[in-house]
Amino acid sequence: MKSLRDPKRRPTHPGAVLREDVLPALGLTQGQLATHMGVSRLTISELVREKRGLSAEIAVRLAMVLRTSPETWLRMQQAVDLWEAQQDAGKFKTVQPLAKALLAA
Amino acid sequence: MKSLRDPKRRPTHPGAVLREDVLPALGLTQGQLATHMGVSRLTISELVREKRGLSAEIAVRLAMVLRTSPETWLRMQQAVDLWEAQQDAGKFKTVQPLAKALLAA
DNA sequence: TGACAATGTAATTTACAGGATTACAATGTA
DNA sequence: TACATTGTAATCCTGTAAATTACATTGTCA
Repeated sequence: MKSLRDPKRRPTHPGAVLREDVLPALGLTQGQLATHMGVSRLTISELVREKRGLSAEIAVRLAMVLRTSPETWLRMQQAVDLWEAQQDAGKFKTVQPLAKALLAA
Repeated sequence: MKSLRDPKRRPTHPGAVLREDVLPALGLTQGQLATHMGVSRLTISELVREKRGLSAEIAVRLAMVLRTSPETWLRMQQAVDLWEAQQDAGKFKTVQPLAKALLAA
């Protein structure tokens, strides 16, 4: 079975947390949250459907509304971004790791 | 005086670390690093001059070359992004924090 | 001094992403 | 049935990463 920490597992998208935890717990609709945050309903909809990433600006607005830290949201997004980039690591054939001798210096 | 942890202080840009620490310590030119990473010299130049952010892909490539963790680089960039977004927080007049009563639930 | 390497810088192009707005379909519920 | 919510598509605007090319600047070294 796959652990939640399995490195092969795609990290949880912050939109999933909004969809499955935050909105239900607060009894808010996407539109209501959007209004509070001062963004369009589409922005929340696409976020919740994981069609886009969670930007730094959205992290700050979310944090203001929910009285949480923006770092929490950004960290989740960073994990996704990093995972995505590492999936493409196959394309990085051109990358030449430096000799250990150099790095030791 | 300003502490390095002063919240008003702009976080260190990852390009500054490349410029002031990594490149000198390894005795590498921007062009050499670019070649190892498989990116253009301009990409490194603008990064070092802090004219652009450090993307997730660059973080992975850097980590491969330097045998470090990509998280280190991404975390620095995230700090800058967050700081920038918070500087703009004045524009977020439209943001309505949720009532504590709601959040307590 | 002259040649070369490294770097800064500008211009251009391509590609992609976030965000707003508008409109319409689908769905669920009072 | 009427209404609210959400999904979805299309369009537009803006910003940014990255490549490429070209040229100017600077510093070092023979």
